[in-house]
Amino acid sequence: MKIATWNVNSIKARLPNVLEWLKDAAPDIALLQELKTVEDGFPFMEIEELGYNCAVAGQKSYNGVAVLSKHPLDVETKVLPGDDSDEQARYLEAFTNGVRVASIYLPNGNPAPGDKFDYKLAWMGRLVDHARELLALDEAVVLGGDYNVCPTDADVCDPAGWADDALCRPQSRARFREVLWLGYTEAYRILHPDTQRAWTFWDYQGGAWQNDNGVRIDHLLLSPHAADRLVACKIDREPRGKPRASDHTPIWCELSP
DNA sequence: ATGCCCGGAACGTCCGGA
Repeated sequence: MKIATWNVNSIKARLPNVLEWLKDAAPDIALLQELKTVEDGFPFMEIEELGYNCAVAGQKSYNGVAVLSKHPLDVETKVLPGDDSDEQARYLEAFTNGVRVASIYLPNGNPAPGDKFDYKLAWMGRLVDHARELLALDEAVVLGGDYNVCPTDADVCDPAGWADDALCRPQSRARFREVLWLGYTEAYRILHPDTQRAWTFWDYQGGAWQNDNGVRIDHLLLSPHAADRLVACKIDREPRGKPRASDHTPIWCELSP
């Protein structure tokens, strides 16, 4: 079973790229972020024609996440618990093919310090609490998405230049590690501990893609039952090099049956 | 150099992204 995550940076602008990728990569489950549309604007028909069931948490202009699955799909929740006043569409949790999955679009948090950074850290605190509750279910869980966190300096092209960025701040990294310490495994690093320059995001600006100046911020976090089944994890650079590309590229993991 | 590039909303440029 192949589970992929991709921040598409607008599902409408990216639809041809997404359809091509779904055909080529053929993930069983795809977690999408930054749809930038309400649910009514989501291209259900085109994606369902490729054999996917779709669950969407939308929002006008910003955020928005989805779970696609070739298997029957049950939505568990479209909000991250812990703050009833939070109206940003950044979390969708579903159950499909025996796995609980969440599509996560964690707040960017810049500029830091500031209100947005406070919101990021609070959101991460809620994620830690919820991730802990999910472990108690004793299920295979995959929490995947755009975490907007570079876990270590090995995940940044220019650690000194990014040191004060919300993606690299010690508080962001500490809360990311809190999830790991609960018992989750980060799929890419556990299989590729020494691989360098394994980016998932390259800025549109400054020739970042051409110069391979990126960061690794899209992650798949696995509960113990899921981690026991992990056989592969790969960053697929191909979509980033295509015309009208998202600034992120997909990453996927393979779980044994 | 919070700009360089994008997408959305909207029709002016500004906001948000990371």
